[in-house]
Amino acid sequence: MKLDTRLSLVLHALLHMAGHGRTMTSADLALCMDTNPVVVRRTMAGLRRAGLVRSEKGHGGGWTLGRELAEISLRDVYAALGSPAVFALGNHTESPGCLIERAINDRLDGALREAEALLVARLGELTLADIWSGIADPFMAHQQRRKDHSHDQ
Amino acid sequence: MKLDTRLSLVLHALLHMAGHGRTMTSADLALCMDTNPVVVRRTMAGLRRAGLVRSEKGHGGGWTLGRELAEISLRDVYAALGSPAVFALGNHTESPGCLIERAINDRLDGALREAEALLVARLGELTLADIWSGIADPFMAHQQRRKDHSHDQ
DNA sequence: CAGAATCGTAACTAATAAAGTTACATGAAA
DNA sequence: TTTCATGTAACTTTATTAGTTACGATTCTG
Repeated sequence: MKLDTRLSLVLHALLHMAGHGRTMTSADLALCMDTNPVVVRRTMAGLRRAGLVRSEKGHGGGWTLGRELAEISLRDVYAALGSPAVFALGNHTESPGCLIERAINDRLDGALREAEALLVARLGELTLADIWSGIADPFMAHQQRRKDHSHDQ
Repeated sequence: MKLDTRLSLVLHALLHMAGHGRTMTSADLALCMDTNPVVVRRTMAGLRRAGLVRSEKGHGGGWTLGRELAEISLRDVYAALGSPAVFALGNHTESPGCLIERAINDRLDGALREAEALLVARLGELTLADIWSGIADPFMAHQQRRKDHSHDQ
């Protein structure tokens, strides 16, 4: 089944924005993420509505972070996307008349809800700053060199 | 995203088989489950290979349980289906060169693996007998009446 | 003010996988 | 030998994200 990769996509965007340090356009981000600027804008729309990022139109416009990395949990980002369905597994009939099917739905739903609760809790424990701090030193050095160079110009 | 309802479907089939007590054809099951006999056969194929059910061709053939309800956990059934993907959420790029994306994948994968492990563990704790015993008394009585009536004939 | 850069969004296409359907070969019983 | 079943291939349908095209609205620059 085809996966929903929007959470992965916007997390990638947010951390590239943090690494870049300045406004990035949808086209910049699309290049980093090997996708299309419209996909970036469409997917980031929820984050803008939630205040996690800001966007500016017009010449010199683009995307900036709306909060510190440490103040954005993965759960915040997931919620800003509209809390999309976590599971690919589901019930064959959602409100069945059959008592057998209802009993099955109840049990499966129970197990799925537990797993979803654990997942969302874990996402709530992780901030963008946690991920950022885990990124390997070589990359940090690379980013730093890029910043230094751009400041020279 | 469209859901994979095969687990729900075959659990429903197994418990109807248990309730019915005798061989049921794919057409019988398809009626119970409001689907197509070919969908039943296709989906049950994995359960046959795993020994959870048996099938007989030809006149008087059909499906029978291969084990006691108490000896079949939901995890067994899930595994017999080929352990289909649990999550609708996934990584945008599975093996990215970008260090940021790798860090994101690592974190997301970790959280998803934990949630999946919990789900599979819960499925392992539940047997078909557990679900069967939870089905409301009115239905049990209904099934019993049907059995008695068919024995009278 | 003209023009370029940029987002916002609608509308369409592509890709994917389960579900549903049709068709037919195989096998078993009456 | 006919009928009733399963087994399976192949095709259609459906739903959803991803990708693309197009264009309007906005904002900076010269």
